[in-house]
Amino acid sequence: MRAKSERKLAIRVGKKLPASVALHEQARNRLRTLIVRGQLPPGASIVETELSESLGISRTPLREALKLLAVEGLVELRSNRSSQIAPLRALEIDQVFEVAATLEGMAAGLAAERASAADIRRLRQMQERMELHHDRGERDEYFLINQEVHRFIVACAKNPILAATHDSLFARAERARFFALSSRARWDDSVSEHRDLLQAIEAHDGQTASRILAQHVATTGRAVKQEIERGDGESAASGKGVSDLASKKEPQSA
Amino acid sequence: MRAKSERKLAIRVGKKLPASVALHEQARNRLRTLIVRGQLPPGASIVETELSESLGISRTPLREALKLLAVEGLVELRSNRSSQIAPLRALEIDQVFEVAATLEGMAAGLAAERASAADIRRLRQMQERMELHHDRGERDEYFLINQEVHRFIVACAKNPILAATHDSLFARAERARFFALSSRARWDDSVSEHRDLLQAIEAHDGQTASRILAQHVATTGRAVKQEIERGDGESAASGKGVSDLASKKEPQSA
DNA sequence: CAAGTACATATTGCATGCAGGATGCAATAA
DNA sequence: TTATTGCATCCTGCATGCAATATGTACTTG
Repeated sequence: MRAKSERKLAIRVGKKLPASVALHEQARNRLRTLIVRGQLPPGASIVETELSESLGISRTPLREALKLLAVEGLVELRSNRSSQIAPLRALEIDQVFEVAATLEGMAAGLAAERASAADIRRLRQMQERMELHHDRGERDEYFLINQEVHRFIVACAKNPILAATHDSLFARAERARFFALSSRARWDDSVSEHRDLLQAIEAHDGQTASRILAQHVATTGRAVKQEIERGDGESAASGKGVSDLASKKEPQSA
Repeated sequence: MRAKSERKLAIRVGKKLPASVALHEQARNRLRTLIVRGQLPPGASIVETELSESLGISRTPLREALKLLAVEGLVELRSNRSSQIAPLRALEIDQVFEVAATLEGMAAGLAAERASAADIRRLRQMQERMELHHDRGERDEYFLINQEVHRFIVACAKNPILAATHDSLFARAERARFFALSSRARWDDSVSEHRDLLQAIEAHDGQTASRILAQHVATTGRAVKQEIERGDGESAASGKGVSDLASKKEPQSA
């Protein structure tokens, strides 16, 4: 009984108690990262037995994860055939950013109305960090915080359903951005747009905030699309299997 | 061998070759309908073994379907516990319609720009049918065509990703609408709003179309929310199982 | 020589079995 | 009587095995 109470204590002390995340959930998150970062390349075919083995799980939870990733548009299922990592199609990217621009525009508008003082403080901090990394030319760090900022603005709209909807699109958008190395000029503009956005939110000017962010995302989308269209043939690793990744899976940190 | 070629022939002759839709897909669609129409009541707990039996399939495809329905917000999964039909929460309904209003507003704006002449003809036909059913007081028929219209306008925006995003929300919105019997006054207004919308789209006036539809959806949302809040305790069949449905499942038409 | 066909293989889709975790109840102690 | 502990049951999560389907290849036939 001592052991039991100790366990309880540990639970209450523990941060949030991960309580052993389900395998299909782990697989989903892991695959999402791999796909977004291009380690599972667009167009690669997915053989369930291979992939499940390399992930160290059975096909059942993997299949559940794949179905969910298909909803996010990162995987394409073909009934009775191998599914594949979703190819990067310029047209689709266009469409994703078109919707994302609207959703983020909406979010910015609501955020300007609903963000708490603490929210705005945090946004300001993030903006400062972004500018810092921009000045130092640290692209990767900038990229990460930038992502956080977009997500956080959506969170400030205080509409979980909007957040969920946005999230689902965001992965696809991020993947596209990952494949498109944007120009320095676009980067500079981007930072400045974020500055204007923050100002509008601080002023609780929903209309302006909405317009700025929608524009910002649309512009980013156009830049990304152009980059993708340029190197389309190159990155479209059609037919390529997924097995090369498998070897990399062994030294897992978990 | 004769048998084989005969089978092939049958397939090629068939309309679109359903080619035996996957069970998890069938289950998903069937459950969605049942949930939206309230035959699987909000809050009802889902026991996989029971439900799979009553659907005549095994737990594996059912689980896949449930995970997908959870993404649509129609089912809530609780790890290691029975999942349940998502309860109808007034707050969530509010949020759903808030997002749907924005998305449909966007769609209407794009539709005004991108709809073909044939699209507009079809819209006009649908509008006429809606008005007919409205005049005759045929609620169910009106309800159905109304759904079609909303979907079709979104389709006219020619952005499949927008359509998919909208679809995912739409099921939830429809479920809420199903539980809320709106007033005659709201119905009248609704028809008139649709008329204005059609006019704006015919005039290729995106801004106006967008504004009208966003407003329309938002207003509908408010009406629905009020209705739900009124009868909240009543329809919230908490804890109720799902087995009562099971008996109804036997005489399936397939 | 071309085209269609039958077979072999590879891969998905589904069913089933088993183990782990959660819940509810009963029994015991305060 | 009430709170706590231990137990039994239920249900989920995962692994595995089997059947069905699609693809690729060799072969036959006109």
